[in-house]
Amino acid sequence: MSSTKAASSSELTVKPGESRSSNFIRDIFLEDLKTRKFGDAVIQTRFPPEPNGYLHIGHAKAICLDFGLADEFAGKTNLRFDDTNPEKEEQEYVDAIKRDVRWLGFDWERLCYASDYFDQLYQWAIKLIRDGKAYVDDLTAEEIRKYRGTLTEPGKDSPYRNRSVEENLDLFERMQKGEFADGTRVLRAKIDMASPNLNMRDPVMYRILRAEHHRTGNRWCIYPMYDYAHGQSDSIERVTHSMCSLEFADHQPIYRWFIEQLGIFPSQQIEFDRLSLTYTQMSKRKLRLLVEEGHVRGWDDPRMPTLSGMRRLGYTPEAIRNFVAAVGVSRTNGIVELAMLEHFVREDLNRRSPRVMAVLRPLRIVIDNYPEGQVEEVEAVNNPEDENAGKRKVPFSKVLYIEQDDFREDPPKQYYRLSPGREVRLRYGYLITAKSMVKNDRGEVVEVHCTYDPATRGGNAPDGRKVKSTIHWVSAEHAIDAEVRIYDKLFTREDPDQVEEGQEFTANLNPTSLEIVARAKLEPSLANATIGNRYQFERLGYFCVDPDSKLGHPVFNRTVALKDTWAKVEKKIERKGEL
RNA sequence: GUGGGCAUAGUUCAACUGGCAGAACACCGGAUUUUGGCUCCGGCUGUACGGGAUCGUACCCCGUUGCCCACCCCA
Repeated sequence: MSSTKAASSSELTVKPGESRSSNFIRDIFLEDLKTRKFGDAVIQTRFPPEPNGYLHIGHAKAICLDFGLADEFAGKTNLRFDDTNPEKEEQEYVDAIKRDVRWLGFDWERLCYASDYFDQLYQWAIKLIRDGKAYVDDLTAEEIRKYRGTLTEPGKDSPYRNRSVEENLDLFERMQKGEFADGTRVLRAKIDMASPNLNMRDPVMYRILRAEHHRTGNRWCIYPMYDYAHGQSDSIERVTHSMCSLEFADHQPIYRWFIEQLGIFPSQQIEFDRLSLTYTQMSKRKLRLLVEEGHVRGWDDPRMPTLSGMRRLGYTPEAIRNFVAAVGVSRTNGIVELAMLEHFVREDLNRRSPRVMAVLRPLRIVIDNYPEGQVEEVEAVNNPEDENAGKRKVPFSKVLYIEQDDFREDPPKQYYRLSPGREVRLRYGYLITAKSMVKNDRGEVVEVHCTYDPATRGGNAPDGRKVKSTIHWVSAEHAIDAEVRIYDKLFTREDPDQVEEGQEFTANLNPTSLEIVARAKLEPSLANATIGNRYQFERLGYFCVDPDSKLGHPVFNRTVALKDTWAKVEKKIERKGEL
């Protein structure tokens, strides 16, 4: 597979395992393969989430890299749960993560858990103690912190640093047996308390922690730390290239140190930049807080940047993969514009979504010269992007609904839609002209009376006259009601964490991130819509059927709006008006 | 202040490793259009700064500046 293949229109979608532009990780793979760094071994990677929350769009980048890049080189990828901290981890998250990885379009070679290696890790710890490279420390957490020194001052040796091998062996065994209280002792690697890299100042390898582990139950009361577990887990799985995010770069020396001391398979750590998106919060801790404090309805709330949230919103795995491929990978800390993600969502949805007419905010239209009681079936194209999608019939009658936005009593200059005296086209229907209005007590237009030109059935005038606008509609008597949830950005600021002194990031929550339209009017063909179905509501956006839908009460989510040139023009007009 | 990482259009990435700085998104303009969608065409702005070596540098050398990460018994 060419590493620099350009995107052609027939290959818009990035398959799992395909990538678009060159990147530094691929270069490393190429080089390592060329120099046979790992001998005959194929590329082996792993995606190593901690099961303490749901996967989000940031993880999608890691997944596409771990699985995609390996695929590209005919390599293999394991899904490994980094479950070394039982206090935070749960089976629920394990299940959700597996579901989300599969949904994104990937499958793992092996399903692994760091906890699978607890015995091996324990044996290796004993070896390190025997070799004089690890010791049991009785210092408290507080004391360890003090002894560690600071960024500028070297640390001090713990008074327990030079215990005998025998004593360490004995103490560590007793730690494991549960003879000591939580937090009273740790096992540390004996490296260098003066290292300029704080991670090398005798990192803690094991802590005593009595917590039920979601897999090993109460078998253990000591648990390995990330730094001791991760590299060895990679090595056990013979991972050749272990990709992780940039903040672990400072951990690479420990990663290598353990592997070297143990003399085991030399997995190689490669760091890359995390994905950041404007207007979105990617911190797991803060996402959890949004769920727990009820700012959203759950991890799969369509406003969440989680994969389950995006799935429910209507994003497709293809769109996400294409997006990730387009974003690329580097070692720079940047922030990708949300607009880019939305572009790839629209691009994918445009190709696959059947078009349908739906009116969100209905305005009643009465066609005065249309025969009372008459119903015609007009023919509508299902998807102009896909000839095979075919056509459908849509009922047309005397009383219709159009979008409130599509009528203006007093239209601004560049407004082409319906207004008194103006003729527009009802899509696939007739040309109509607005004649008069009915207003309510508040002076709002509640009904518009029009006339239609019977010669324009289908939307074309025999005399060739043109109209500037085509608007969508539904027949009032045939329309079905639906709840439509209009989602918008969860945060009002590009950087949700940018807050005034004393404020929380929740201060930037968008108060109108969810707007519920209780009784939208849909064309009757939507009666068959089932959960998960996606549509383009013509001129409005892409929508999908939410799992909350009940028989007779369909619920649609707006996945993303269509680009709205008119909205821009209108804004410009307003700005001019202010001047 | 210490160590590490990074710096190329508004944004995210490319640039065959020293040979005319490109793409996508965004933005602006136009064409087309029975979706103010899609598509098509065009435009826009750039190698952080200062030196040096070289016929020639985004790429090499020296220096400066800026940003990110690290001082959990979290991962």
